[in-house]
Amino acid sequence: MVTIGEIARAAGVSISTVSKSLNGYKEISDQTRNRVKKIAEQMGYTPNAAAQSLVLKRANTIGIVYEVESGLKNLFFAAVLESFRKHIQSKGYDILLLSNNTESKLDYLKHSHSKNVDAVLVISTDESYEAVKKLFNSDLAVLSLDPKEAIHNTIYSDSYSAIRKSCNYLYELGHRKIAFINGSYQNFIGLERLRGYLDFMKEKGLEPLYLKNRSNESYTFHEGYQTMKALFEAYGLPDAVCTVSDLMAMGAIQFFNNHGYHVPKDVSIIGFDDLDICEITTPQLTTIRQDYEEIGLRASEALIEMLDKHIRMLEPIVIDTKIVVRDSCLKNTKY
Amino acid sequence: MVTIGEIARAAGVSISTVSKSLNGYKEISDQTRNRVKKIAEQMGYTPNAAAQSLVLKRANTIGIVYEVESGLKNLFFAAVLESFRKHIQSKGYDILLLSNNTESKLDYLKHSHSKNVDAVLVISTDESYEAVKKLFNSDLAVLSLDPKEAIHNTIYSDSYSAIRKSCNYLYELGHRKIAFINGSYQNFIGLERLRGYLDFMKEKGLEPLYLKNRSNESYTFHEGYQTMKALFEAYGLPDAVCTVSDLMAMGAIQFFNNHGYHVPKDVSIIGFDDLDICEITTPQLTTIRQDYEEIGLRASEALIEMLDKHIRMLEPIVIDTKIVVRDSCLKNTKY
DNA sequence: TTGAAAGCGCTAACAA
DNA sequence: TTGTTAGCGCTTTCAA
Repeated sequence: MVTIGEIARAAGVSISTVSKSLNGYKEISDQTRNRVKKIAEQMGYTPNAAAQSLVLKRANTIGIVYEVESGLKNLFFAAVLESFRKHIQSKGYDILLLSNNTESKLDYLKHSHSKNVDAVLVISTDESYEAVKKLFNSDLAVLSLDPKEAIHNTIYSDSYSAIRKSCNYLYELGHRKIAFINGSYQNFIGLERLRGYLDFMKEKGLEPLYLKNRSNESYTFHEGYQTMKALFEAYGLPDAVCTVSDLMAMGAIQFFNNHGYHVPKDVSIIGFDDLDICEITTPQLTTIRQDYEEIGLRASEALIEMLDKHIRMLEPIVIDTKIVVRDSCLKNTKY
Repeated sequence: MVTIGEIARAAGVSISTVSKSLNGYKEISDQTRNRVKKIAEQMGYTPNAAAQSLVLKRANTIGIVYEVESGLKNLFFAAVLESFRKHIQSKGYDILLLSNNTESKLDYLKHSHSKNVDAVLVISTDESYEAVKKLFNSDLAVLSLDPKEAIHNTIYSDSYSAIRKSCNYLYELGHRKIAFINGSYQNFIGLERLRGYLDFMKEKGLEPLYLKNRSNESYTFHEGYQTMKALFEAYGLPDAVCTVSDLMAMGAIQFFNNHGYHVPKDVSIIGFDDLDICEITTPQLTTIRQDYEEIGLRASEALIEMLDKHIRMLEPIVIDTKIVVRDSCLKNTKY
């Protein structure tokens, strides 16, 4: 590793002149600056991030926190994170994975401070919500993707309208017995989705078919299967099922397959997320698309804005969704 | 952020005594060390990683490099990375995502040096293989998951035997017309899988049904679909299809669905990877399981060993696979 | 326009 | 057993 000291010697100038040249200070003459820059280039100089970080008190690094069990294997998070990474890195920031399942080390704030992390993207929170709260109450720039409450510094898809869109699509296909596979009753997004469903059903004068007492926390295939089973036992065969995740929708489809019903002929099912795998199942899944690319982009912009403008409070950022029609919903011909 | 200087003042000792106490030097008396530790604890001390990194010339950080288009969305990488992260973090290392699509910044080595990264896990390499080669030729501890050549410092599933296992399973079910959906002809793993197939078919005196001139680089659903199409056009309906990825297997299934054939009744298909989604498709996919957990664990152990023992050269680490039987293969009743 | 020097927080060699 | 101090590579204030 070549240092600015060696460049200084090679160029016959002082260390501070090199530093200023490299950092584009205008007080250095063009001639000197260009010469220094060229020499640095030739010598293959790369700044020592630790040294910079030590004096500047920032590391141009964004921390990522997630606590969902599946971790990186969660397709929704992976999609958002991939977009976020692309955009934030193009602005010169690196990404540090902060999550740790290690016993005592659940203190994200300490970890972030220790590593001089500038900002943190909280992808999902579970048990240790306290540790995340400490992040929010700190001096760090923080943004959360999956808030437990509708607080500031959050970014998410407009779930309420999304579910209404979803239900309305089924409604317009002629379905009336529309069951709902719910998500979490413990966090904001999950409750928003429920609210969307209940409001829609009420407005149309339809009876809501859902499970009041079953909160689903992981949005998995298995949860979808079990919830569909319970719904079926409670209400019989619906015309259509509105769900809060693609995997849950696929679980529901599996349930119907196993019980002699055909999707979409006997029952229509709509997902939520638009994961890549929607196209590889049979039937291909009609679903609500979350705009991962946009979420990642806006998250990166928001964090950078907070950093640049030294603000720490941000209104919630709400991203629009759209319906993606594939093969899992059909016109109702029963009535 | 409290510093060791403040602790020193609070404890009435010198800075170096604090440093040595905190780092467990035995030359400090138990009494002093414990007192210092307790005070540090009370004051909420966390070491400044940048300062440590600057003097120690390492950052307890492992860099991750990947260049595959899908990035984190690649289910295989996500699974390995999640396991790797878990294990490496339990040893006190952090993970820094080094990949960048930014124009000039493809120099992983410089980036690693700049960030004082101790070791690098190369998850996949594409175009910029040169940049990766520079990593291998550097002083860093490097391990690659998806080597282009069978070189040192690599870790991968035993693909040759895996495919033989796979073919043999189909063979023992009575299938003889066994087609092969190949992967890359440009890298080691892909060629190993082909070799496994060809050797097996030769030993059994069967005609290999595969595409000599079609190298598949991305192992996607779409590639699987297209390859199956070409195979079908070249050889007609096979008894069974051996594939090199679950997604390709699903692409093949889709192809058969679209052309009026039923999997597994008309044709058996076996995947490779054992992604989570194998269980959510219909039929559930019989496949070869790559032991992600083990790969991540062994990768972390290998890297740490290289760091601790100051070695940089490691024999290839080969991980065993096993077959996971689900519903996509059936006994052949044709003959 | 350039340079000298202090200092960021820490480790470790050396001195006491 | 503890303390003093140099120095890691860099930025930035202040002086020249």
